[in-house]
Amino acid sequence: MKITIKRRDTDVSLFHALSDKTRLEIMERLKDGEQCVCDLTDALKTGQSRLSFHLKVLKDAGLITDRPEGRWTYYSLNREVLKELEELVQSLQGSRPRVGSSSRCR
Amino acid sequence: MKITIKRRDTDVSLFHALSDKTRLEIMERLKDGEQCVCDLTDALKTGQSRLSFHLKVLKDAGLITDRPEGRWTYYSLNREVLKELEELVQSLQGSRPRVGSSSRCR
DNA sequence: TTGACTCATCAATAATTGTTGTTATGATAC
DNA sequence: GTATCATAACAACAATTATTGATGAGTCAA
Repeated sequence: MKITIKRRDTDVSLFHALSDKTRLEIMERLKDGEQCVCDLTDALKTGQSRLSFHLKVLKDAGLITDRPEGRWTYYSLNREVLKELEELVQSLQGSRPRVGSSSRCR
Repeated sequence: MKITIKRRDTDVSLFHALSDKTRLEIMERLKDGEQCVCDLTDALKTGQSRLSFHLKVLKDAGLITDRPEGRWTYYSLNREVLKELEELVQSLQGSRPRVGSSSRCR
């Protein structure tokens, strides 16, 4: 029971993290490989503070990981979590449509 | 260009529709087959108006479809859109990780 | 060591958006 | 008329986001 509820919270946070144009764009840019914050700041033409906020949302959801190196911090996709998300979406499709099994109202 | 932007709006609306506990629960319940609003109202213990609101969000995103029949309206999953969503998540994983190809900052 | 640079974080304010509850109305079907 | 449901309007509230600016930790090079 509790696990189900917990899992749903995680699910919500995953979907929520991706329900933003800026964050989706970050994800798109990370598809080609890791990027440092400065790259993203340039590309997205946004303030450092704002970008940092969105990166944190994605990171908290587990969708990306950071790798500090020297002065810079490199971000990259967390493909494991993306895989989990893919499975989650698959599970939403249901295994057996069960056509016509709907409860009839009367 | 425009297509890309448009597509991203759709993506955002898909993720947004699923970034809510109530709506995720609706999706879960529809996995087993279509349900009418009255069933969902009972199951989710919520007001009719509020449920209708969430159903609309899901429907506008294309994730579910409605089938009015007589007095009742039956909702069911739109597996095509869920398939699209699955592909979208797949595309977020990127095709080629390109390890080490990150732009070096200096 | 000093200064510049990168970045996370926080603060505060404002604006926007999302959620909930309630009530009401209207369309449609029985 | 009654039941189902969509929709709208409204208020209250919560959450999110933008913006700007400040701070501080860590890094690097001169």
